[in-house]
Amino acid sequence: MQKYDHQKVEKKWQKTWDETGANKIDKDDTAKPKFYLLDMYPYPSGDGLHMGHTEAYTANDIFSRYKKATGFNVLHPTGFDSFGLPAENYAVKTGVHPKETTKTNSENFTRQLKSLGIDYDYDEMVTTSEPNYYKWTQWLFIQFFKNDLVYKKTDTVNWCDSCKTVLANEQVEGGACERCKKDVMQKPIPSWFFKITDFAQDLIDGHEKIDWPEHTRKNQINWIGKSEGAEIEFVVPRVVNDDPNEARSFIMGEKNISEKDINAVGGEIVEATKNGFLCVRFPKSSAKAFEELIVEKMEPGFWNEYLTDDEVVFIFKHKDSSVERLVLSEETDAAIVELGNKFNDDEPTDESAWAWLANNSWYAPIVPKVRVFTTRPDTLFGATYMVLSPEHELVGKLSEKIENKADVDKYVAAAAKKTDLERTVETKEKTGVELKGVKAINPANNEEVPIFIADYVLAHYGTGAIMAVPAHDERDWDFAKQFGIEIRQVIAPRLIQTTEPGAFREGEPMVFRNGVIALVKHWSEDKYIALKWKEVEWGTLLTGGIEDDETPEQTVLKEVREETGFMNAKITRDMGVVDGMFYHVPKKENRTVHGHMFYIELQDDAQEQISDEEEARHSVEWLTLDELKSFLTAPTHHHAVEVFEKGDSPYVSDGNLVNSDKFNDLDNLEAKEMITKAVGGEMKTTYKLRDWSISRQRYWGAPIPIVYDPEGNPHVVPDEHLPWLLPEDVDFMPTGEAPLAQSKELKERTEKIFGEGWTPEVDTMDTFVCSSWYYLRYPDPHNDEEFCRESRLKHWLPVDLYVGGAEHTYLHLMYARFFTKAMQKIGLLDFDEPFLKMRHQGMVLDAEGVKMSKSKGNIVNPDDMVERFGADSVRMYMMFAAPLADEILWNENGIVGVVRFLERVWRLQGNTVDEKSPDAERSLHKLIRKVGGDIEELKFNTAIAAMMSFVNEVEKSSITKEQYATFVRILAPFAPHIAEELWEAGGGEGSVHTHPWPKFDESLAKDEEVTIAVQVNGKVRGSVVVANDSDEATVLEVVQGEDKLSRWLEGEPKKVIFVPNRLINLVL
RNA sequence: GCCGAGGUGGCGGAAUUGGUAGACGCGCACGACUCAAAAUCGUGUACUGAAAGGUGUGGGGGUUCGAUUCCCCCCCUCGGCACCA
Repeated sequence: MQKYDHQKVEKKWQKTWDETGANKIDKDDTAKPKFYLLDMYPYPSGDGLHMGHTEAYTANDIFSRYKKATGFNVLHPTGFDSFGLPAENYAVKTGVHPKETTKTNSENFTRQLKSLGIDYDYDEMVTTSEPNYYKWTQWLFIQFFKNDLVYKKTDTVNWCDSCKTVLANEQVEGGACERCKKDVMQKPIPSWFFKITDFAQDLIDGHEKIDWPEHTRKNQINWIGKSEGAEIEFVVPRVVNDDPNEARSFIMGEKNISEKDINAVGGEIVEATKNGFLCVRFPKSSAKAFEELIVEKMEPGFWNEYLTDDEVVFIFKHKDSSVERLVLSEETDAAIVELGNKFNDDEPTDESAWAWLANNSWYAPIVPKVRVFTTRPDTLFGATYMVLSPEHELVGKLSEKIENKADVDKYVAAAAKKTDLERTVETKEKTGVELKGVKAINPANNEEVPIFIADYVLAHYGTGAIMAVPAHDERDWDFAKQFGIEIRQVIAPRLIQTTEPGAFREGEPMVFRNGVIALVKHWSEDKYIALKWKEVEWGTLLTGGIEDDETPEQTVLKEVREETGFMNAKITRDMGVVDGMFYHVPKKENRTVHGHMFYIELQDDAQEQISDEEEARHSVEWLTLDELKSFLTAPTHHHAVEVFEKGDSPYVSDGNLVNSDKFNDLDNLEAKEMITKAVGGEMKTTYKLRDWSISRQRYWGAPIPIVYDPEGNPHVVPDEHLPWLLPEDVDFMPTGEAPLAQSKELKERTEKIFGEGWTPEVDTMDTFVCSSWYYLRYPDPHNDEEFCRESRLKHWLPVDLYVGGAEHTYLHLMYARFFTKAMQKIGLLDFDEPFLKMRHQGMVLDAEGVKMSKSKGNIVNPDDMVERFGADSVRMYMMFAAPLADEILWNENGIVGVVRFLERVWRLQGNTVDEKSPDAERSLHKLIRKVGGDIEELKFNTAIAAMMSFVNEVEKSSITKEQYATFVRILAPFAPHIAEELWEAGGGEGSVHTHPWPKFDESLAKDEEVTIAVQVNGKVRGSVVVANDSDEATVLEVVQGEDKLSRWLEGEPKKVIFVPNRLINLVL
């Protein structure tokens, strides 16, 4: 017998497989069940295949070979994701055209893949940079265009100045470019977008019907970032101009109505502008007088009544002012329509009323408003300011009114220049500028609140504007502290006492009270007043009920004096309100107390005698904070101590509403919708996901099939001109301008086809567009008529199993799902999830667990490994070292284990016997079962361990030639070359890879005897060997007859637990 | 901070409806073969203890006849996201 020479064996069979077309697939063979197994196709880089590819492709190769052996027609294809920056950058450096680089590298990859024995049909590969592929990428773009799924807009987009191109949101990692790791800037650039946000909900919901790793699923859902809340409008009354009199006279001068007149009926001018607005506010009580004034002094005009509880706001608009219909609250809108229709001869509809107002009236209503998005409409009463993102359109529109325009402009400019990294990651310190001279009206309480711009508010999320509630939001809190803005608590934590005495009693009468809770500090020591109650086992802080005519401050000072006699107390800190629900034992009733918490410092020891009544209720003790914690009974009192220790901080959880007018005492969750409705807002769902910008100002990508007419309107390139070829007369040097703009050929081509003055789109598509649909091309990669013929599409798709790295969670995997959903919507597909089952392979790290990289010089080259150890050994070690999803530490000391194993398998062929041993036969059947089951679950490591055990065993006993041949068939998916060689040497027919997976016989796989663990009181004390499937009585008898166990078995067992073929547990 | 995955010998890892923890491999030790070495083969290898035994799956509690596995609290590591209102 020859020594095993992996190089010779592997070369021999790779050549044979190539020549015989061993991996050819008949895609129209529908007799067998189909299985579509997908690898993430590689980018053909100059570095060649890396170990991560090797692992994933090997895993799928094993799976593919196994599936074929069990009767499936398996589509297991590959190709090249060949458009992209590295080839272009290489071209910039060397002048070698990316086409050339791609060709060379692809050939190298193909050679490497073959050297690993991967079973692709190499004639059916897909290369995205070839016109016959990108023709269909362009065609799909056009279908999206025609179906309103793509649009162009100029927007601030992520710009990588190093790569000289736009990046999608998903291509930015922590504010840096995903490719080159340089900081990303925000820049306004015209760009084409795919409407991926239309599918945000579908992309979340779709996860319910696919089998994907949990973390990938969660990460995608988190990235989409759904949040439910409300949009609420804040009125921004325009304020008086620089020269208020001029403005006022403009509107009122000829109308014989003066500010004096207005003032006479108790009104005041809120706003009057040069461009035709007048806003007057007056108390409701004088509404009649005001109306008379208008009727008397003014010609017929129209106005908007902006109603609040106690006042009316009239807003007029001059007839010469251009007016737009504004989005108003339902009631206001209805009021205007009613008004409009009084003078409108047309059929009275909303639209006609508005139209009439706009066209005919001297005065029409208008109310400038800002919409904010919030998830906490329940806290609206606590909104003490609002913030616009620096990019918010209102900043420009208000600019005339802004008094500190220079500061504001400066801040806006600085924010625009900052990279995302600077704006977010580097510092969380809040910056901002108030828009002086303008105010917004909080619609809940009609209070004026200041407006700020600050870059902690993002232009792209929600409406780009927020209402800020510092008491209940950490960011707003920080900002308010910094700018000295009022922090108003509107949610009180709701604490229910559950411990006796005083545990809240369901069903007992409930009484509401306002009270104070005071933490009172000793005048010189670090101790605090604690009250020990005499009538009931209570330990409390100083408390008391607030009388109707008192403020909490008055109450608390009064209580200190009454209950303790201390005369000089000073309120040092107002710690807000907490709601406590408990049972008041002495009063025999449930109470909900709004406890206003104070921290009080005694100034000295001056003390007077307290009343006998107080004396009888409780005694006063001085405790440290720590002692208080075990002393206090009520959760609200613990809370007070906690708040004191923690210092000032926002309360962001749920509770009861306070300081919220008629909504007080409501559960905040219930109040969300009520408050939203009350102020005319609407419940709204928002997503973090943004539309996908696909324009790239680079050369090596699929040209966007768009041309512009002389007026600059975009038109799609008609199908007959596809593929819309990438021009070749282009200098690669990146300038920030698209390289295609230099192409004479492209320009001429466009004018020739479409006419003079027509110009081509010069941006290319993001390469992720190409990879978003490549799996749809594999069933029919050479088709020039369709992206894939329908019969094959229907037969093969969707993909049954997809294996690849986890790094594409937000990019490729999300985009591909979007493409599938979009194509289904258009009617090109009849399914909406491309990858039914998805698994990741782990990373391959060096022996020390460090990520491989060129700069560290620790890259392991698959070619070297294959040459030294053989493809079969490399494959097996990758699969054996760790579970597929885990990291592999590439340790050359470890690979010798599988090398030895294969050598032992090799030697075993010469040591077969003629007589079949029943033990070996049983082991073989168990092995068939085990390995098949493990492959189905992608547990290759344990499958290999089982094969090793089997070989260990039969080396000691014996194996027949026939059994050996069966074993070779089991080994074949893992080590295809050596298996083929051994199969041939054993006289096997044809290729081992064409033979079906061996069948196992359950009865032959069954052990005759089993070892049963013997436990006494749950501890293992020994084991016995009994016949398979013995019953409890039999096993018990054997156990009791076992000398070694007798020392543990004194007395009759009280209980026996018996698990057939597993264990027996005797409880004594 | 949030989301996710983990924590088992010297190392990679195995063990799931809760049922003998450490399969398989690496390494290591000893032995066989050899003049010697390599290769190969054999035996052993969680800790502790002379032994009987005891302890042991990040730490602490709980459920159970029995917990690596289920429940509660905490610690640590890795991956991802992060001013998302």
